[in-house]
Amino acid sequence: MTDIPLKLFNSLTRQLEVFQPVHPGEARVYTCGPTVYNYPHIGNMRAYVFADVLGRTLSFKGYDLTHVINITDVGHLTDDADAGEDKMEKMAAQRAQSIWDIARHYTEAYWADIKALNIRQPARWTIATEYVPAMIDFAKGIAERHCYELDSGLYFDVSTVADYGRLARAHTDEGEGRIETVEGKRNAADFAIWRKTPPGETRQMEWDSPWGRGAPGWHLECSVMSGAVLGFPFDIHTGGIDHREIHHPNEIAQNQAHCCTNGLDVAANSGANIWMHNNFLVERSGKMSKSAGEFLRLQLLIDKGYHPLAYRMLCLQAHYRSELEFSWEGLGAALVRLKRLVMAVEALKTRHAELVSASIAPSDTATGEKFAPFLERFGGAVSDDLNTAIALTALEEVIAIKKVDAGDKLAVIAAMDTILGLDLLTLTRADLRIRPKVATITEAEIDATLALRKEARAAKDFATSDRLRDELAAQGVEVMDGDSLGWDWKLGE
RNA sequence: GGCCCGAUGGCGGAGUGGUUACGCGCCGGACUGCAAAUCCGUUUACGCCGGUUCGAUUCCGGCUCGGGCCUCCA
Repeated sequence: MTDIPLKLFNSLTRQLEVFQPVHPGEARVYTCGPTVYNYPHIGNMRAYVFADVLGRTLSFKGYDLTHVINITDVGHLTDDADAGEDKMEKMAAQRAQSIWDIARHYTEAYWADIKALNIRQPARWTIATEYVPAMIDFAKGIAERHCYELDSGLYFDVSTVADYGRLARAHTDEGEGRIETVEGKRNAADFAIWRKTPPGETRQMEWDSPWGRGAPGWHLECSVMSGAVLGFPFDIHTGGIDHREIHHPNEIAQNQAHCCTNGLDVAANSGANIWMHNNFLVERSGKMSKSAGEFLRLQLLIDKGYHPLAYRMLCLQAHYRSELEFSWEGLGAALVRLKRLVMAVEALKTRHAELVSASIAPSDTATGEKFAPFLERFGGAVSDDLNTAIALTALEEVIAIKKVDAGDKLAVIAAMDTILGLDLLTLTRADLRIRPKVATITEAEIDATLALRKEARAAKDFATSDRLRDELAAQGVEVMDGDSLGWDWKLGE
C-alpha cells in the first residue's frame, strides 16, 4: 500500500495532483496554526486532525517529513484587516493580564488538545513573535518594489504581482466596496504588512522597524515562518478553507514578491506546490463560532464523558473537504464505533498472548494473502486525497476476517492505525470510560452496589438485583453483566 | 450585488453511468434469570423539472432550498 501514488487536491489548481516532492524523499509541510487569544473550539481542531492525517500518510509512504505549525501570538486583528484591534492585545486588556501570559495560557490549552487528539508533534512549532526580526527583513526586501507607506503602516500593492487572488478565484475588480477602506490604499485588496502603533499609544507587543514602531501584519508571519524553516518552494501548505479567500492569497502575493517570480501557472511560484484546505465543522445553525460567548471546546466533550478520540473518529468518518455536521448524537455514534474497534483489538491481543504463551505457531501460512486486498483498499483510499472514510471500512473488514493469526491481524491493524491515529493498539476499553462531570456517584459506591447485586443474583433474588441495577441507572451508571468492564457511564444530553 | 459550494435512507457520511458503501440507530437472532454490553443478520436513499443515454443518484441545463466567502475566523 506504500507504492500507490499519493493524489492530493490542490486548491490552487482545483485539481487532484500526484504528490511530487520538491526534495526527493522529503515532504515539507506548513500548517496555519491558531491565534492564541482564546481556547480553540473543536472546529478549529479539525484542521489539525486533517494536517496530522496528511503528515502520517506522507511518513507512512516513506517521505522524510518536516511539518511546521505556527503559533500566532501577534498580529491577528479583530476585524478590518487594517484598522482593527489586535486580537491578542484585546484579550489581554479584557482579562487584565499580560499579553505574554495570555499567549502562553492558550498555547498550552491548544497543545493539550493536540495531545488528546493523538496528533503527532510537528518538527517545529514556530512562534510568531520569535520571527519578528525575520519579518522585518522580509518586508525590507520587498518594500521598494511591492509596498508603499501610509500613516497607518506599510501596505502591499497587490497589483505588483501576477495572478493575485487566483487561489480564491477572486476577480480583480472590487465589487461593492462595502468594506471601509483605508485612506490612500491603491487597491481595495491591498493589505498591511506592517502596522504602525498609532501616535500616543503603546502596545504591549511592538517592535522598531524602518516604518516606525509597530507590529507585523498577520499575512507576513506565515510567509516568513514557512520560508525560513522550510525554504521556498516547499511541498504543501495547509489551512482551513476560510484562508483560501484572503490570508493565503495574500501570503502567496508576498511569497511571489520575495522570490522575485511571477505567475501562478507555475505552482512553485506561490511558495508551495500544493495548497490544501479542510472544510468546516458545522452545527445546524451554521459554522462554529467563538463570538457567541460559549463554544464547543474539546474539554467540554470530555466533561460530558466523551473520549477525545471519539471526536477524531468523527473527523475521520468524513472527507476533509466536506463540511461535517457536529451533533452529540453523531459524537456518540463515533464513540460507539471506536469502542467496538478497541474491544476487537483487546480480544485479539488476548488471543495473541494465549497463542504465544502456548507456543502455537500461526497455522495459516497464506494469511498474508487474506489481508492483501484490504491493505490495498486501505492504501488506495488514503492515497486518493486522504479518503479516511473508506480507509476505516477497510480496517473494519480486516477485523471481521475469520481464521487468521491474531498476531498477523494485529500487525495489519497497527499499520493502518499508523495513518488513522486512533491509538487502537494501546487504547483500552476502560480508557474510554470517562467520568462525566455531572456524575455524583463515586466508583467505590458503584463497586459496592455491584457487589451487593452480585450476591443477590447468586441467591436468585432478582427483585433486589433489578432494584440495584435501576438505582445505578438512575445515577447514570449502566450495568453490563456480559462485558468485562462490568459497567459504563450512560451518556446523553 | 459578486464569487463559490452543497442537496444521498431516522441521523452522520462515502461513492458510482447499469452491481451492498460504511458507521450509529431501528428491527430480528444468539447470549442473558430479564436486561445491558457483545457478536451475527436485516431494513430504508440518492431535492424538483427537463435533456443526453439502451440505462442517471452519478453527465448537461434550469429551478427550489441550504450554506460559505466577499471584514476576523480552522
